[in-house]
Amino acid sequence: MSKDPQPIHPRKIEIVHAAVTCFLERGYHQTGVRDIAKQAGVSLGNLYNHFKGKEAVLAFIAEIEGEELSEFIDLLTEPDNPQEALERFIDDYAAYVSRPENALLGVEILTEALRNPMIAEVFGRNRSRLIDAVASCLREGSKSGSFTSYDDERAVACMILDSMEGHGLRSLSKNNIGENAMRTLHAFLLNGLEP
Amino acid sequence: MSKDPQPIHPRKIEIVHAAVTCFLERGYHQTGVRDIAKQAGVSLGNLYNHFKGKEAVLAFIAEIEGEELSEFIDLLTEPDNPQEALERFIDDYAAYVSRPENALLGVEILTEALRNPMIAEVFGRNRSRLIDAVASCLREGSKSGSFTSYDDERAVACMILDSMEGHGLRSLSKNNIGENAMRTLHAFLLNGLEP
Amino acid sequence: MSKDPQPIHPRKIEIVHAAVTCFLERGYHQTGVRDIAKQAGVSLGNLYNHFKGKEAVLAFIAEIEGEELSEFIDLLTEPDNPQEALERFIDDYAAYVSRPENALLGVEILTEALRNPMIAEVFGRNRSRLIDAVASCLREGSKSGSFTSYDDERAVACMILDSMEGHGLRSLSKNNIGENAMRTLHAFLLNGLEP
Amino acid sequence: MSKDPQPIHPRKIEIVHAAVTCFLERGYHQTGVRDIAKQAGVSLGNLYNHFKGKEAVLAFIAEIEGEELSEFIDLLTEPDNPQEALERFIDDYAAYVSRPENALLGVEILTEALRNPMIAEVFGRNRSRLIDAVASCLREGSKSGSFTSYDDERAVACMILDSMEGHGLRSLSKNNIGENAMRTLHAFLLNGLEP
DNA sequence: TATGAATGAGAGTTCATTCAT
DNA sequence: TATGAATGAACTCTCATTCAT
Repeated sequence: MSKDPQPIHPRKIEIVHAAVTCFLERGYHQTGVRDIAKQAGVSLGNLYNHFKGKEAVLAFIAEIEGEELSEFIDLLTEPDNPQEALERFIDDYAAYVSRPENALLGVEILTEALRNPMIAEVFGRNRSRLIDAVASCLREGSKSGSFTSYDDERAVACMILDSMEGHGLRSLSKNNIGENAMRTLHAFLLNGLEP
Repeated sequence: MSKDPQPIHPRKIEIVHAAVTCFLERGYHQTGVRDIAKQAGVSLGNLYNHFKGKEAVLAFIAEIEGEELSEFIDLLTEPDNPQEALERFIDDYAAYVSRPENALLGVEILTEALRNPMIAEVFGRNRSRLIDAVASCLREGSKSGSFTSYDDERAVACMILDSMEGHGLRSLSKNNIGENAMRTLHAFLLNGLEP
Repeated sequence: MSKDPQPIHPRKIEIVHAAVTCFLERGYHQTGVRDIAKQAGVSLGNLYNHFKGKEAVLAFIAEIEGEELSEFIDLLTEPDNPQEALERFIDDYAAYVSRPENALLGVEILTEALRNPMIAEVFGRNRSRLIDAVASCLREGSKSGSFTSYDDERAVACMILDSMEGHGLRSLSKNNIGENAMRTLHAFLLNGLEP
Repeated sequence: MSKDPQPIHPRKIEIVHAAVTCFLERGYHQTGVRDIAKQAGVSLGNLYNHFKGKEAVLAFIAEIEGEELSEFIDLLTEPDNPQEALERFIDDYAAYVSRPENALLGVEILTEALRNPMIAEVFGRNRSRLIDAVASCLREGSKSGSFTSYDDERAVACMILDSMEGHGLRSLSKNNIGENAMRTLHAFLLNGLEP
């Protein structure tokens, strides 16, 4: 429930930053622990003083990513105007997942979560929080008549997230989609929610 | 346009099957070339007689996956009834991506394509074909008045694919979504396309 | 004593040429049997129909190199004028070992002969023939008063050969020696032999 | 000019010794990195903590061989009596190259230098130093009237080195040359230099 | 003769992690 | 906390050679 009560050693943060840099550049599996240590300017042995192992570093990153979701979740929770809140969320989250580091790290964590329980645990927790927040906003909106009512709001929430994250991922490759793709996406989603 | 004129050596197919099995079980990077050879019942050296290397195996798998898309593309191309075609596609493609092997392999190939040019080339080609087919179907539908018209049909197409594939991926994890999630998805998409 | 009575299969010659090309380019150990077969445009299996193995190819090359020495040996054997013959030999052999293919192959065979008995046998036999020829010429020359007499003509012969071959080897690298180095060498050798 | 300021890890030296032993026994290409590690009593992974790779080990050996040349170079540099210095050098260097380990390693390094730039660099540097020293001694000697003057002292220097090293190489094989060959060589060289 | 699939040992190198200092 | 030497299994890939066709 409570966040880390004890302050985080600055070295640990440096290591995480280095790891993020490496994972973005080469990917999780292609990155060696040595690479991270070198990038962080830390000895190999000392890295293991701060993290139990390589996957603990990724788990920590996933944890941090989870914290970054809080602002989105706040936006969606108990909104005065669900439609306005959702539109704002779509714009903000689109901007978030369009930053390459977020898109890349996100897919890296997702794929690792598919087989690595330690990562799956953190990833699943974060994911649930976000889906719940969007779903609850949809429910609020449908109650107040702003949105069509759907049986399974979580499914719709997932779809919204998937499509935005998919967009973010696509913006990484050269076969880029038109600039106003996001606008179209936004319009489509609202259109689908219109009562 | 033309497929490989020379027949594919049966051993090559066995190796691919073995590789798929391994990649599904452990993931691409966690699978060793030895694992594939052993699974295929083939000597390590002989594997290299059939494939230039590990990534060539994955590229070949991606190629095969691409061929499997053809039936979907046929479905969407020059349809008599665009709406019917799209609905049919949504159902069929949903079933396709809900099979774990397709969902898992798909994300494996996608993530590898992010950094591996050889994989990116095959993956990008396949992806484009599918997006184009969906987008062209949307365009036909909007011309005939079945669908709302969108500026950027490819963006909508991507969204449709992303949301279905995201669903397929989610169905892998235990935190499963409700069974009728797919139905909700279907409804939402059609709702968004309704003129 | 007798040369190959049976004619050599033309394919065998092609393989040898290919092998020479490869050995020059990459060196004996860095060249694979596959490389040779590919270079020769011959199947891997068929190469083994013509040669017992990789080292048999090198041995055959060494044999051929040995045959090329015959003209030099003829030059030196029972000469009318030993001094003239030796000078002619020095010029001709200098030209021979200055051709990169001869210099490179020579050192390749020499080093392999250090540890490979099969190669050592061929190489040693060739070497002896040449040393003997030069030594006998020196002996003739000293008898007729053209040359100083040395206790050990074979040692002098070796020295003459070594210095010329060393020169050939050096001409391979960029740190090239002056163009008239060979002339200096020639002068020095004759000076050392002058009675 | 300055040697490694940081001390060399003793393990590194052990590895080099082991590598020398292996290279002498089997040759550079026939020796595996595992062989070196085993011979050194070091784990395979740890060898790579001390050397970037196999060729780095050979380069290091070449470097050490280069350092051993310093005493010869000192002998030849600014000598009070060039002739005496050269004669002393010929004797000492003959003894040096007649030790099997020096002869074998020398030719191993030479042949590797033919195609491996990393080795070529070290080898070429060492070689130049020695040639320059001999050539400068010859030049001094010719100025003081002890030696005949030659246009290209470096060419003569090369010849002297080649013939001695060739002698060393030959002393490895069973087809041994007479014991007093070296004496003959010495006499010949001085004879050729006599004014 | 000719083919190229098949073999499996072995190549050089990197891996995540531990441990003595 | 901090270091980097040490480990040995695992990595991808190549090797010379054989064999069924």
